[in-house]
Amino acid sequence: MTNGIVNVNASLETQFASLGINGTNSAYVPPHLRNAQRAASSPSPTNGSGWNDPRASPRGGFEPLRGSHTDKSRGGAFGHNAFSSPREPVSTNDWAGRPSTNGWTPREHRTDGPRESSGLGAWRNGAHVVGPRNPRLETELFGDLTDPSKQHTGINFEKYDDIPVEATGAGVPEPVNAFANPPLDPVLLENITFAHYTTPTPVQKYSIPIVAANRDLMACAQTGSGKTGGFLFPILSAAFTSGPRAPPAETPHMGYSRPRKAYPTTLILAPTRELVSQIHEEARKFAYRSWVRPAVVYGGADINQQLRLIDRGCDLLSATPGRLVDLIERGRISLANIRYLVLDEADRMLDMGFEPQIRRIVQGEDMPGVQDRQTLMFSATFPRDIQMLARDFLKDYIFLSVGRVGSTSENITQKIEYVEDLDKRSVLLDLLASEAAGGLTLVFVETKRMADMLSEFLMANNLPATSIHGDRSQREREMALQTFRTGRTPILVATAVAARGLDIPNVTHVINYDLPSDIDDYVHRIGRTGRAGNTGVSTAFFNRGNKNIVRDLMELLREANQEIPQWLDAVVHETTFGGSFRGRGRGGAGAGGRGRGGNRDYRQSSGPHGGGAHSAYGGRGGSNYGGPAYGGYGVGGGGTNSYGNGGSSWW
DNA sequence: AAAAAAT
Repeated sequence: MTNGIVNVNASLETQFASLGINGTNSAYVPPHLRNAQRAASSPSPTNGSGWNDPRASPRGGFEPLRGSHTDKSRGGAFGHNAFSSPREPVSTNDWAGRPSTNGWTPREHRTDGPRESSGLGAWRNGAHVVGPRNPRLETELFGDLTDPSKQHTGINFEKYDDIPVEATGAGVPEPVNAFANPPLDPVLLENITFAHYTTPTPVQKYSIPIVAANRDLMACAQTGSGKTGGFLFPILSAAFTSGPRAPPAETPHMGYSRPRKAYPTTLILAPTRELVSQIHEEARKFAYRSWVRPAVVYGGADINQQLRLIDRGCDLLSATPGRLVDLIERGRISLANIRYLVLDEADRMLDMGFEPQIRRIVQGEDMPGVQDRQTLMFSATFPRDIQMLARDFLKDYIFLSVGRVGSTSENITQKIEYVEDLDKRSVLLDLLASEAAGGLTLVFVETKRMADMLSEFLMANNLPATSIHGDRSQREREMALQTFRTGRTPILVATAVAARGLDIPNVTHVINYDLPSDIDDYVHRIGRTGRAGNTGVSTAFFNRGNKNIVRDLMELLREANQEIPQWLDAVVHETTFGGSFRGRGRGGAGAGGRGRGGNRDYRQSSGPHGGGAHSAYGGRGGSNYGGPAYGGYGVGGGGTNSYGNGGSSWW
């Protein structure tokens, strides 16, 4: 047992605190505000008027920001913004005929404490006025080298050069090889430098010029490939350079009760609250000192607080679908001004039944049509339903296929242990006892119930554990994530909610206490470790209940040059020749099959769009990874040969 | 089969 007893106690306290047991409940603070509140007087970057109306700026809504001295001399952290300055009430109506904001002072503007630079930029007289630097905000956004929980994991760039990328479609632009101007805006480049990013990842090399060329994009890429930057960089860059777009004229409306409506120009949809929150944090980084105000909305958190933040600026909005629909219904958000639409983890969103809401948001509200916006879709896989979505949401898109990250990189050592269900607990205890101190261990289970039971079991055994799953309150979820990140509870028991997308530094061990039945889930889960060039270990408990994943798992282990236990070979053999043949329903995918629909540009085989394939990967042609051509996914849509249940098999 | 997500 290498974890000190002190640590254990601290974590138990935390655990109780998160359950509200010791009565120290404080007001709910959403994750994107925590740091801001901790640094009591540091203004949130979503402060400021942020309303992206160019008409407002020339009227004096913004003051130029040339440097911190200028800013300070203007009198206060928000002196640049006459709109919101308590000292300079403005009587003019702001845009869209809203009642004057005269006298209205947002709370944070009153409590700003010491005067310092806001870190907020503005758009004024057709030019981007870069905000002054704010050291405190910089530490918050870009990390403090002494605090590992705040450091961005960064990306293991060397490894990334090995990842094959293929871009297909008409007129694929040349990939870029560096963060440079052009095509990226200098302000963005500065933020990229602050974030210690040095080289674009393969996704970014392609997505940056593609988006800069105003093209739509369908990218098959998994989390960890740098795709968040892949869409944020080019979108923010274009925003910085071209400035805000005037929101559509609204019918003037008298009366004071009329709520403000936000007109974001970029909308990013993602499946889970934590993921949306994480994207927002990235957006805050890269929007630093610019005129762009990122905002975030998701369920489970106080809607009024989110509304207040939206009021202070909502140019780039990250959202989960449900809460967004809610806000649209309340008339607080309009999509009429959308220029960029991003669907992240699109396959996941469909899995989770979001399709009706997504279609409503994209097609049933006031969002500009497919020709009048730029749409980027990201998905780990490209099954039929995603192809349909792509067909409906994208125009003449470029298809980008990025190889697996988690599995192909060999910095994750994957172990498979044969453990019967009844033995799992004790094996887990042994495993945790032999854990090196300092690292974080993520334990995946299949059910919420199991997550609760297991974390309680671990705590009962004096292990600093907590859990995250969809039946816990949002507050508890965020608390769990926070105590995990900071190492106060270095063991996190999680359901699928944490499998994808979450970027948690210092996860040294991923344990698949229960194996998922889907190999892509497995890849995502183990991908929580071995990031940032660190090595990671993953251990999976396998028993006869996991036969459904065994073939794909074998294939994956081989692909990643991992040791394969002999007994596993035997299981594969048994399931292949012993039991009933498991039809794979994938058009005869052989070794090399990518499962789950693969990630090929299906248009190539039959569509009229075909264009030259572009491969970033010298040695290999396009066909070396990705699924085989799968017959059932034709463009015409006649075949119902979807993957998954072709074979009716449960052993 | 389970999980996730608006209240």
